[in-house]
Amino acid sequence: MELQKLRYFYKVACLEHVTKAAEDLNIAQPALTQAIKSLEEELDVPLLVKRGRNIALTEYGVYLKNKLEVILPQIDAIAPSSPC
Amino acid sequence: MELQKLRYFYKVACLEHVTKAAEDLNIAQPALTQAIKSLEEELDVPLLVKRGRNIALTEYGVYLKNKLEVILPQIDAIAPSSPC
DNA sequence: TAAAAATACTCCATAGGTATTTTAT
DNA sequence: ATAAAATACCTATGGAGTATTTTTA
Repeated sequence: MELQKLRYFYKVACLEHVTKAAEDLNIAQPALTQAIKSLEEELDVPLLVKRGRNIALTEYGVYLKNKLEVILPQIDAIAPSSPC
Repeated sequence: MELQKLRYFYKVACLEHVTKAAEDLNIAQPALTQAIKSLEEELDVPLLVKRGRNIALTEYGVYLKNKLEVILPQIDAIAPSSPC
């Protein structure tokens, strides 16, 4: 389970929209779809479901999003203070 | 900055011994040396210094180890509960 | 001289891209 | 008819291995 995939998922979860998330992340949409799929396989649990043309979060997807809301900022705070 | 490298560093930091850490992690010693080096480049700060035949942590290495002590268990707790 | 880490390569897995197809409004 | 996601395929980067060379107690 790698950080980048967790960050990717978090962005998708916030926007509930794969294409917009991909734009924000500056990657192609299929790359993002694949990354989420691979995370779902790693965790062995679905994170997204199609709802209409867009996507929605599964129950575990919501849980993971909430966890990441706490964890990701802690990780971002790890880096040595950047130059002024 | 990827999780695996942070976990690798954490193991090295705990043991203060690259070869033993590599054994614990079931990877080859040069692979671990490279991973740490690449993390140091990403963070743009040294984490390890040679001390005698072994290694020791830099000031930032100690700081990072302490941060990871808190963060890594939170990440491990993310995974959906495993079957009994 | 022996134990540990660093360097030099080689290889392969996968992250990411483009093109296209499927799904649903 | 159009917007979004999924699938198919290809490529290149870097993670990991083996072999070897420093380093130092």
